Amino acid sequence: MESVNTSLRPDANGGTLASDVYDRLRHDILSGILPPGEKLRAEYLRERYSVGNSPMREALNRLSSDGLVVREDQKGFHVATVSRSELQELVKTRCWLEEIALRESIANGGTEWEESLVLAFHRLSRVPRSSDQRTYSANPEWEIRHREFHMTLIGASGSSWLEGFCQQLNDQADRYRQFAVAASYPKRNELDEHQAIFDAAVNGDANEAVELLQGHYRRTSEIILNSDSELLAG
Amino acid sequence: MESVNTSLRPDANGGTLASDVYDRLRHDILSGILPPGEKLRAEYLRERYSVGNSPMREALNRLSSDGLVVREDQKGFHVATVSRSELQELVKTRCWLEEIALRESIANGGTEWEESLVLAFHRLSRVPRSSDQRTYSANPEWEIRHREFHMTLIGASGSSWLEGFCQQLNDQADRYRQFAVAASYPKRNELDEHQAIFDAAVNGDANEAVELLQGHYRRTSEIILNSDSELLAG
DNA sequence: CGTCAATTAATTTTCGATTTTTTTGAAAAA
DNA sequence: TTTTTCAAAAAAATCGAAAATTAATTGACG
Repeated sequence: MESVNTSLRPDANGGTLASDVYDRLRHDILSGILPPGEKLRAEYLRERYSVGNSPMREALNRLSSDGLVVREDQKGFHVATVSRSELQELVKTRCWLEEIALRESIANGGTEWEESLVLAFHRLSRVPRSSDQRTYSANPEWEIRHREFHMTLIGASGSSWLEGFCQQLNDQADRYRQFAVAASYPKRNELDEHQAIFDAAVNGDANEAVELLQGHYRRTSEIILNSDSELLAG
Repeated sequence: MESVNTSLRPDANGGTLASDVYDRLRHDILSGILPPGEKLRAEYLRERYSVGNSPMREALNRLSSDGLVVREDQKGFHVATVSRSELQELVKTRCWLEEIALRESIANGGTEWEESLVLAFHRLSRVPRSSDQRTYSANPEWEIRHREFHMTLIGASGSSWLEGFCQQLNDQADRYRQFAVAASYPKRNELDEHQAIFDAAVNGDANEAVELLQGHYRRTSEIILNSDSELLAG
C-alpha cells in the first residue's frame, strides 16, 4: 500500500517545515553553496526554499545559535564569515576538544565502540574522494561517511556535551575544507591518514592516535592557509 | 531633555522584541523560576511576556539551540530537564574544558587579564551571597558578579569558541546551583574558595588553580547530588 | 468493564498582511 | 566637491488569524 503525502509538510516526514528548511539551509552553508559573508535576505530565501516567512525565520534563528549564521538585530542575517585567524582559532580549539574526546573514547569505549569504528572506517574506505577521478568534484556520499568516521572516533567520550561541541566545530571546519580540497586533489592521500588514525585507535594507542588526528587537522589547515582564496580575509 | 520611548520596542533599546523576550525567558529558566521540565505553551508564554507569536517563537528556537529548552516537532517546547546523571556529565565536561581555558589564560593572559581578574574578584567579594543574612534568598547582584568572575578567569584562553562553550555549560550549571544553595547556606564559605582560586591564578600557579577550580565545581556538585529534590530524577 | 474509533477540543505551526526600521538616492546647503 | 537632509524604496520584524497536528473525550460495541 503506497502512502501518499497529502499534507503540505516536507517529504522527510515527522518534521516541520521549519526543521526541513533548517536542514537544507545548513547543508547549503556547509557545502559552500551559500558562501561565507553572503547576505541572507528573507524574500530571496523564501523563494529559494519555497517556504513562508515564519519557518524561514525559525531556521535562521536556530542557525545563528549554531554559529553558522550571524544575526544583527534590525539588519537581518548573513552567513558567518571566514578568515585565516578564525581558522587558526577553530583548529586549535578542535585539537583541544577532540584530544579529550578521543582519549576518553579509547579508554572507555568497549567492544561496541570498536566495532562501530571498524564499520565507519570500512564505509569511508569504499567511497571515492571525488565523484570525478581527474579533477575534484564534491562527492556527497564521501562527505557523509567522512563525517561519520570522525564523529564515531570521538563518540564514546561519555559526554554528549563534548560531542555536540565537536560536531559544531566540525561543521565550521567543513566550510573551510571546501576551499582546501580543490587545491590539494589528488596529491593528498587522505585515506592513508584516516587508516593510520583508525589503526592507532583500535590498537588502544591513545598518544599515537591523538598525534595523528591533530596532524590530520593541522595539515588540512595549512593547505587552506596557503591557498589564496579571496574569501579568506584576515 | 527626557528621551521618551514612543515605539513599541523594548526598553533595553537597540534590540528586537524577540531578543528582549529571549533574554527574559533565559533569565527565568536559569534562575529556576521556570522549573526544569516545565511545558512552555505558546499562549501562556505570550501572556506572561506580553508579546506576540513570532518573537516568542524566535526566542524559543534560539534557546533550544542553547540547550536550555527542548523542542519536539509538532509538540512544542519545554524547559530542559535535570537529573543526577546529567549533572555528573555536565560537571565532568566543565572540568575538562575549564582546565584548558584556565591553563591557557594563565599562560597567555597578560597584564590586562590579570587586572580584569583583580577587579572581578574585588567586586564579587563586596557583594553578599544572600540578600537576607539569616536564610538564603537569591541575590541577583551576586549572581552577576559570580558569573563575571568565573568568565574572566577563563577569558584569555585565546579561543572564543572555548569560552562560548564554557559559558553554555555555566548556564546549565546555574540551573542546578539553585537547588544547592539553600541546602548549604550559610555553612559553605564560597568567598574563601574563590579567593584561593584567584590567588593561585594571579600567582601563575596553573596546577594549583586548576585543582582548586575543579574542586570548587565538584564540591557544588556533591551538595546537589546529596540533596533530595524531587526534580532530580535520574 | 474495557477498548477502539470517531468526534471535539487544545495546541502548534504556518501564512498573508501590517508595522517599524534601515537603506538608498536625489536635491539642498556648506 | 563634500556634506546634510529628507522622502521614497527596500527590508526586517511583528501581528492576527487560518491551517494542520496532536491530545482529550465520548460513545458504540465486543
